[in-house]
Amino acid sequence: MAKPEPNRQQLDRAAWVKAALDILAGKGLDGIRVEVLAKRLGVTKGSFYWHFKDRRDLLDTVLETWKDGRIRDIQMQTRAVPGEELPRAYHVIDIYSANRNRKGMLIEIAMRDWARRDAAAAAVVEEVDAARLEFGRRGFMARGMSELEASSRSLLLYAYVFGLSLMSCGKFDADMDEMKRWIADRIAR
Amino acid sequence: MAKPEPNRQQLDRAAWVKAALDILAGKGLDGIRVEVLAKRLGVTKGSFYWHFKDRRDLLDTVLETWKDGRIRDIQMQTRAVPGEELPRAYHVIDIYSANRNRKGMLIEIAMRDWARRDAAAAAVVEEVDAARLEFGRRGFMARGMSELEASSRSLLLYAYVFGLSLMSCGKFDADMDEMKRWIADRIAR
DNA sequence: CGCATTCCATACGCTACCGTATGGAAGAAT
DNA sequence: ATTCTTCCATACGGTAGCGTATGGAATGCG
Repeated sequence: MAKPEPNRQQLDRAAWVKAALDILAGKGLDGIRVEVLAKRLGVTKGSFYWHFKDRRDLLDTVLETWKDGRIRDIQMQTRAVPGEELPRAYHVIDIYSANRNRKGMLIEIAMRDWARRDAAAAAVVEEVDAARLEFGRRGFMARGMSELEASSRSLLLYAYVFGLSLMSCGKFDADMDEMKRWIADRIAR
Repeated sequence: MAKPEPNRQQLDRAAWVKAALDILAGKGLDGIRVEVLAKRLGVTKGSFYWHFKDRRDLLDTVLETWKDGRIRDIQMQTRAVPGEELPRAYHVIDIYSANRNRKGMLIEIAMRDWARRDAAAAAVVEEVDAARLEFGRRGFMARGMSELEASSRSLLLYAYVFGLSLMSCGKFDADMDEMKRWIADRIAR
């Protein structure tokens, strides 16, 4: 065959990307170092520079990988059971605002940090945000709201969810859960 | 005199801190490099290591400086004209959510990024956030709301404001201003 | 004037990276 | 079996940054 093991190379590139995303969540963009990733994967950078042209090549791949995943997530949610818009809004808030999906949230924040210094990252984040806002907007409009109200609630929802993750909400209040419930109602109800 | 020019050293330390905050806003924590700051200030790092023990010393000073400023801001607002709580809430939203105070917002975000990897930074951010949330809470309670509602609105306000700054809200919608107004009403009204 | 203190420059060693060059092992192809 | 391709190790030169050591200029003080 022309490509007897086409998975091999792809799989290794994916391994580098996965490791890069792990580091991105923990140490941020500046933590993604070629030799650090190599050590983590148990190889040397000789391997890296076979799979990737340079560090920028890896970063671009990370960007695309992340974008594809987020867009796919939205599309899956869009296709799934319409007609239950309200529970879905709560679900979105719940997924992101709690400690669930912690790593995903860390990547979200790191991506936005990245986007502030890199045009390619900014484009990706903007695309993902636009898709999410549109998804939320449709959900609220399906409940009969005006365009302005639906767009506004959608924006409020995502801004709140991301903002909450920025606050070291360790011991703000003992009634945190009640507050989150109140807020979720205020946004979605 | 025992201290003929006590301002001189203090002023220079402040200059390093100011430069560090500038860099923090633009390049993030990892951008604060001793030799980079030195070049920016037109001196060499020989100067730096006279004023500071090491890089960590500078970072701690940056942290304290920022914290003091933010706490002072809140105290000033607290002492100023009580009884106009609603306009004040709108003012907070307006100050932070627009492009005004852009540098301040960038520092806010960088601080939170910092706080995720550093215990000292986390403590500072938590203290500042707690003070702000308490300030907001008092404002809403002064309008007769329950503790839960006041705390929740305060949290929603700050989370929204910070979250919005995370989103590259360039061209989401032409009606962005209307949406922001709708949201401000939803939070504060 | 001599002297100490303040503030900064220069020079050094050290570490962590990036990217390249080159060789080598292990399997696939013929 | 030989050769070719795939994948990785080793070695190298180069840059950026940290922290230290040391000298030197300026200024205040006696």
